[in-house]
Amino acid sequence: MNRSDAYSPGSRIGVLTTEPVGLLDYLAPQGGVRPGQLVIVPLGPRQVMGCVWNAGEGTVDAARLRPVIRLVDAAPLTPGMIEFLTRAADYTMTPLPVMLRMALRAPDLGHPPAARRIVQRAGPPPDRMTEARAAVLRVIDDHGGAHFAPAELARLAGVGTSVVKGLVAAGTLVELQAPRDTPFPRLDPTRPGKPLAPDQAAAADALCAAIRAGGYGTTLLRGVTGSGKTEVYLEAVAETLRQGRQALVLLPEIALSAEFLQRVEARFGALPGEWHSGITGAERRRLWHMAGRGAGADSDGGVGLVVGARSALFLPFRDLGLIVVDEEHDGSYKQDETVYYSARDMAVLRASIEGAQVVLASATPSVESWVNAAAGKYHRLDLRARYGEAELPEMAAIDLRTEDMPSGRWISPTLARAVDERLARGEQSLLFLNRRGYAPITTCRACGHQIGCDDCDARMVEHRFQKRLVCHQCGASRPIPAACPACGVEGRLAAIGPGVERLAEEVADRFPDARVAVLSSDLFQSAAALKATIADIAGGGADIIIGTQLVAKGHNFPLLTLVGVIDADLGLQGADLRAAERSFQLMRQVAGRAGRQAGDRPGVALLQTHQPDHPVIRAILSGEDEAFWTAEAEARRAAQMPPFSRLAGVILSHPDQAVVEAHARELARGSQTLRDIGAELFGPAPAPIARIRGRHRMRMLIRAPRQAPVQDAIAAWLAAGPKPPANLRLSVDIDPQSFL
DNA sequence: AAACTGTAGAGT
DNA sequence: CTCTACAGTTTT
Repeated sequence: MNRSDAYSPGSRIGVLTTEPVGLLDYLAPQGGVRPGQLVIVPLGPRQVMGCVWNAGEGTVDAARLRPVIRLVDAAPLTPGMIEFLTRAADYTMTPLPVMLRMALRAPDLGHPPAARRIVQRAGPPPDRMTEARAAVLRVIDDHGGAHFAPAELARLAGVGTSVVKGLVAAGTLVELQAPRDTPFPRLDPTRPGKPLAPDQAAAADALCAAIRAGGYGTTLLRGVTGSGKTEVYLEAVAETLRQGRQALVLLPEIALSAEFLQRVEARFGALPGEWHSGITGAERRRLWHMAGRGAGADSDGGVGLVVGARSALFLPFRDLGLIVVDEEHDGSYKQDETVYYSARDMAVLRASIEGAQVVLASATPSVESWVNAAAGKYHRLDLRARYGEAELPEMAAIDLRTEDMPSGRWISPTLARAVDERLARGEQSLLFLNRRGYAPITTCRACGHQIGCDDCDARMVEHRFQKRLVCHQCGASRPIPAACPACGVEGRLAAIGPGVERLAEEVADRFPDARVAVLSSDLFQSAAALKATIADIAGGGADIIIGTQLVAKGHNFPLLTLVGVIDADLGLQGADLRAAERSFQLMRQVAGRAGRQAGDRPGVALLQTHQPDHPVIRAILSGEDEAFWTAEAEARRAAQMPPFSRLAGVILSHPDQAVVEAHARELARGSQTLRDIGAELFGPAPAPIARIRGRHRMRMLIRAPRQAPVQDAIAAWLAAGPKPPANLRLSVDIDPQSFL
């Protein structure tokens, strides 16, 4: 950006604030200001942060404009970042100020860091050398010429601070203001990577060539578990760093970043920047600032590689050249927070603006990405051979209809025998059950009542470790009652169905000598505790691992040779069109945990099921993935469902059921703008969970042709609709993950 | 979002 | 007349 783009002092500028009011006009400060600069502006009696956006609307009388208070000490948002925020806001129908707020969420952004004073060696030894002065210089030499806080240096040398001051006055040392937010260590992209198998090398070459060529492109990097996807995209990261650009790797499950960070350090000799909810405020702030400084090819470098959760997409990178979305199919990439967005889609959007490459890495891609690759919109690279000597597990179904299963027991005799064999050989077994807690249903044997959440339309799940009933919808919990809340009869409450905690009980009973570990997200206080446990298990600290889907996501357990899926039917039923896809992905990923190690004995995955002939179960067992995706894509096309059409979900909620229903019906009546673009409106109907936290929820679904301007039509439809009653909340979810 | 303004009703 | 609760308005 050149000087002529700057707004001169006192001129009118439009500032996008993070407040709902959004764009407001101010006067440019002394010294002028450039677009993208973050500023503090007055808003009524308050001071708020904003970003210099444009030359101002001009509707407010110039005499009323107030000047910008001061500039924020941070790199201005790049034109690319501004375009990204604007288009992401449009696409997701999120107010622009909310989008900006998301991009600026780093602690203490508005306040300049309390700069540290430091001293370092600057000139020749002083004319008058004393014992104390020599001691100070010796400390600096002993630390390889590092810089110190003056007080720290004096303490280490065993002298008073006046000695340090004297050396500064003599010109031997110089006192500097050191920023608190320091650059990340440079990753060395010239170090050799691991040797690559031929198909890995070919894939890495293709990605590196695309990065060297510059410009946007998306590649679906498909490879079965253990095929070495990570090594391949680390080569792409290396090429990006060699080009002097920044790289971002998104991981769905932050607990698995520990292993990944180690691999980065082994490959590049230093750790990358880390961005997720478990990062401390100071580190967050530092990474946010360094992202804006670039990859560090020049002297004042920032950060070259960031590893993070999906929100890292909104970091203010100065020159982003590569975005890797690992496990691209993962549902957590479209998590319902305040803003609904798909990290995969936003990665593609951001890359297309920045002229960057996207790598979508998965063993089991989403149907959307598979179709995009088949249509030639994405490049596709396949890794077929497994890396090293590891082999795919043998897979088989256990037909529960023919097994002897006493009530209250979930491990079939066949599976139990397989576990016994592993115990005898000193190998690990994993029992997979995608249900947290002890039992999903608590019912009264006297009256048949099932205990539900007071505020939600959901059952309370017993968590016996915590001795509480927990609502998995809103998180509410209460002690397990002795008497039935409906009929008051005591001692007749019974747990129905299994959760991982109950499975652990059965395992303790059936395999009394085995060491058992339960991996469930609610049993860990912190990501660090989970990491520690996983490391312990990987090192052989348990014989039997019981886990929820937490274990499906890429953790390596080298001693694991058996995976038992307790209920392969879970998730197959239900009207959700994505059920088959999700179930297939989960089973595939879990099965892949077995047999990753080099060795002569292949791992085994056993799926307990009541319907061994179900198409999804058969697809998993046969290993014919392409046939599965082809069939799924065809089914979607036949049903005119995404990606062959576009969906948008509208959820309305209100404490009073009659109010939501009335408003939803009113809205539905005026849906002509939707029909004008060829869209259909379904509903309103009670939302899948009709009541959450005491709010009644109604849902409508809009299905539109693929190219139709859905967002505009929805905006027009809502604007023309009746005035929303007080306390009504309305949210629009473009491309919802679950479209029940 | 947060601070401010106006109004109705309750209490003196 | 004062105090308070709350709805509605303004913020550049």
